[in-house]
Amino acid sequence: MKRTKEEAQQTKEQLLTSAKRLFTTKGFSATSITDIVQDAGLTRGAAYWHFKNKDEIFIAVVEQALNDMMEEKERALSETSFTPREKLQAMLSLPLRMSTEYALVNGVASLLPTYPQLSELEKKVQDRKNNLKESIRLFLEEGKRQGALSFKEDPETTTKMFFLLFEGLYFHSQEQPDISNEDLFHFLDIIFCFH
Amino acid sequence: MKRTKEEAQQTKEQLLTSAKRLFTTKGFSATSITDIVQDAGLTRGAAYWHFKNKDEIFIAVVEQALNDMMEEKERALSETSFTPREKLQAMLSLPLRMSTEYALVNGVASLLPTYPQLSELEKKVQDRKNNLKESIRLFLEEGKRQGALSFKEDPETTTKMFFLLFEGLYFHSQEQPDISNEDLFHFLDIIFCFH
Amino acid sequence: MKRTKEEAQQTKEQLLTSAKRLFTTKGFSATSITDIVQDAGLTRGAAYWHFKNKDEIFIAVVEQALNDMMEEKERALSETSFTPREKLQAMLSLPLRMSTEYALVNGVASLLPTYPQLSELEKKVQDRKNNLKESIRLFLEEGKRQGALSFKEDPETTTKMFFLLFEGLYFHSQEQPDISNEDLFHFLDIIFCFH
Amino acid sequence: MKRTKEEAQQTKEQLLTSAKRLFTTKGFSATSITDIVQDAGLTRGAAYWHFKNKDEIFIAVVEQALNDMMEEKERALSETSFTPREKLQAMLSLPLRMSTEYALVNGVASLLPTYPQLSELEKKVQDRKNNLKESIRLFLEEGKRQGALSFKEDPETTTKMFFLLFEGLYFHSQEQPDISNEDLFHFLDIIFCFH
DNA sequence: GATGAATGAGCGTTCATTCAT
DNA sequence: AATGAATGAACGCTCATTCAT
Repeated sequence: MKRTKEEAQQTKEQLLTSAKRLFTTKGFSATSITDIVQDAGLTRGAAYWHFKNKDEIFIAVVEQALNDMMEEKERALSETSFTPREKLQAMLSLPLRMSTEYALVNGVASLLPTYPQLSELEKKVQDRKNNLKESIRLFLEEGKRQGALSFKEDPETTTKMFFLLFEGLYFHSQEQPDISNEDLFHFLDIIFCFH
Repeated sequence: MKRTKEEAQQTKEQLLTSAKRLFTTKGFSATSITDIVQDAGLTRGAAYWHFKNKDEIFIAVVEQALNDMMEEKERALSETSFTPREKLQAMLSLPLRMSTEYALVNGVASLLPTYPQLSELEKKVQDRKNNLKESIRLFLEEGKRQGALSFKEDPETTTKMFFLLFEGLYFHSQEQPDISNEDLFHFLDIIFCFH
Repeated sequence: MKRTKEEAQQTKEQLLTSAKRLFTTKGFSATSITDIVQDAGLTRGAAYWHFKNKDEIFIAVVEQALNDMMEEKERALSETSFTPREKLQAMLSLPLRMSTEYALVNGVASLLPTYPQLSELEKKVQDRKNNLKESIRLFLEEGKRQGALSFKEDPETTTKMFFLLFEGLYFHSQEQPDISNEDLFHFLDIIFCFH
Repeated sequence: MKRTKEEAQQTKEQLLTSAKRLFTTKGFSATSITDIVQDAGLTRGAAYWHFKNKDEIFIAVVEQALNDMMEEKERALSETSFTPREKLQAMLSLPLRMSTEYALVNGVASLLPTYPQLSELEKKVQDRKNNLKESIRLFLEEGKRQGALSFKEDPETTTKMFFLLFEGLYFHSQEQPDISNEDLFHFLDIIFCFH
């Protein structure tokens, strides 16, 4: 039995780690509480001490992934030493660097509408997607205004294009994608003109 | 009770229709046989008369979707009255026109490795993806050799880019995507030069 | 489809043959109608044409076995060319010669009381056992009166002993028993004195 | 709800008691988990907490019966105050004293080969039978060498005869057998000569 | 005389959840 | 803070049975 606060925190994190891996690879309803606690070397009771129910575990896992993804995006866009081109490159490589998180969120996003009790989570996932899109749009407009980059279409449309590419990369998140970083960056250069 | 052969066939198709919708919206393991037969207005026994088990229902549903997707692709590429530009446009609009099928196959593809009994189906999904990629590559090479279209990168790389766009479109297949056909086709024109 | 009477009769016998083997080796409730008809190369419908339900198939199979056992016993006891010793020997070798029938009846007899719908069959099995015992008793008394055989105990007790041996042989009916006919007959000679 | 360890142990034993009775009277496949837990006044979940599956319940029940039978045999043969005649008598009365256990093991033994997953249990039943036979043979040889008993046939054959009688008694284990101890013991005296 | 389609009850099992300890 | 025992609902599946054809 774990008694101190740190040990309890550690238990909780073990649960989240196992839950994240299993939810990612097997999906929500194919992953049982027993699967999770066995993977973490704990008992069902421990899970119910730290979380109200299975939904809460899932929500915690997905929210953590969403936050991690958000943070990484912010870091890429606010890195002052980066040129605009490098910033876009950093964005495009996000799904590759955080493949687990992207796999989890995407694998689950399309099924969320069928779980009414997870509707709040669904909204958060949507928010994050919109936030990502908005960040890109702002970045592009700012870049254009400052004369740092140009593109053939208006910012709105180009944002969508970039986002489309972005989502295409999601699919490879489970396995190593069949595309190199160089290829991707070349592609960026076709769409955008960096000055 | 349905007794004649046609009625039996109709029963089977009702099952497949309900199964397709439920597997698409809820996923494999969250969809129960009871869900399917209730949706179809039948009994569990009927499902087990027409299919060996749940796996077989799922396999039948996915294979049908794969075949429909394949057929549509072939039709787009072999339409003789189309220019190369129109052929690529027809390809890009596939995920939008067949959103249900794409949603089903993609929603499920990433979880397939965890169901050993569905490994054959997994292989078929992979085959179909490779077949799609190969079709595009051949089309591009042929187009280049005949001088009908050109592109800045080599065919191999351009194929991957096009495929990436394609996969990006998958994600929107559940809901209406936030992108218009015109936008998409403009994008095509940026990547390729049609003569 | 079988049309003539003989073909129908043949179908019925195929069902009984398969049913007998399966009920013997797997028991009543572990044998399904499907098992039987598949073994016989027929369909469930055929079984329900010839028999009202599963119970009736079982009853038919057991009654046939009971009749065959009874007949063989009568033949052994009424064979005029046999000496009393040979008659007892023929009796003792019955379970060995009709191992299938004995296995079926014994394997099932002990469980019959728990199937209320088979109570009539249970009575028949009991009757047959009592009939066997009574036949032996009569035979022994007759033999004693005619001075053809004698034994150390009274006929009643000796009958029971003989019957006990007899039942002991039942157990081997599935596999070849670990005892030779010579051994058995020696044993008979110890219990009885033949003149 | 039972919570303490002793209460849990009690629950398990209630399950085993009910299972033993039902498996004995109805057989393996005609006894459902629901039958067992209802008889024990519990729920299906409780059964699955204490046992992995139905097979494991059955195995536990039969192994317990086998052990009890073995113990009783050892006790009869190792009782130093018994004369050889009394030891054989004690052996012969085993199936009568432990009728439930014998009914269970015998009722089930003949069907075991058809349950592949119970092959280990089958082996144990066979081992126990062989062990019983071997114990008797050793006992007879020792008795003969020490001059405490003699018999008309060689030890091997006499062992088989005794065992045959023994198995004959099995059949009566469900109902009170139609034979008295005195009759049996007389019979023993006919086969063996005690000094 | 026999088939094929369908039903519905029940089975073995899993699983989210509860709660006394 | 965590465990162990138990519940009850639901799941995938089998099976005896029915019945139109």
